[in-house]
Amino acid sequence: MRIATWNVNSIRSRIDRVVAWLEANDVDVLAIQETKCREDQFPGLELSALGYEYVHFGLNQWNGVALISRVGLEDVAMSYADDQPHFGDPAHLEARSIGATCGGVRVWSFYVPNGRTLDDPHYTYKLAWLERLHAASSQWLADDPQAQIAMVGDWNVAPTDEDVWDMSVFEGHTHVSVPEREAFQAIVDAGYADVVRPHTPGPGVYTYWDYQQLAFPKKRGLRIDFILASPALAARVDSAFIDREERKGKGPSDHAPVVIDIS
DNA sequence: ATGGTCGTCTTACGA
Repeated sequence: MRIATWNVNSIRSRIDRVVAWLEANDVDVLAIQETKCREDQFPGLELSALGYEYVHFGLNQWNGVALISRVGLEDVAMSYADDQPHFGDPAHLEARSIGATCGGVRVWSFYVPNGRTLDDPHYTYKLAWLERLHAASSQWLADDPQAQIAMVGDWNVAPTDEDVWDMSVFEGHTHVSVPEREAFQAIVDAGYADVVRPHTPGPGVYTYWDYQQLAFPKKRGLRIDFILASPALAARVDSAFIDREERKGKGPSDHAPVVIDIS
């Protein structure tokens, strides 16, 4: 079974690419982030025509997450916990999590808050969001140590210096701060392994390149999109890759798809 | 060719 994650940066502007990529890559489950649309705007017909089911959580032009599956889509949840942190004025549950059971695997599509700057309320929100996810996902494994769980998406954290094209440029910025890295590592330490990195060793291996300043051809990227797997699922991972070819051509997302194959 | 931001509720803001 093949599971993938991809921040598409607007599903409406990227639907032709998504359809072509699904067809070309024999994908069973695709987790999407940044759909940037409401339910009624989601281009579901194109996906149904390919034989996929889908679930989407989108409130407006911001955020938005979806799961697309051809191996079933059951027990859908729009938040990872009842107390997933809220944000905004008035504070509300943002469209940043969607989970479903697909082919026996509990798959979560996450769009972790960006943080913006280290002194922004959005940064505090980001840390709380990750800390609460750590608590919730730890409990899932406590409840069932054999659980098949994939937590995938845009984590907006570069866990190691190798995941950043030039650390000096990111001094004092989000994505690389110690609290963010500790929050990410806590989830790994709880038992959720990065199952892509062993198959795609760095340095210079990224999943995101800014649209500006020719970042992609200059190889100035970040590794911030991850597939974290519970122990029982991690044991089934045969291979993985980052499809950086998808960052090329006319009208790409600024993120590349990340893919695993499990037995 | 991969080539000097992009996407949205677009002249402002988030990423």
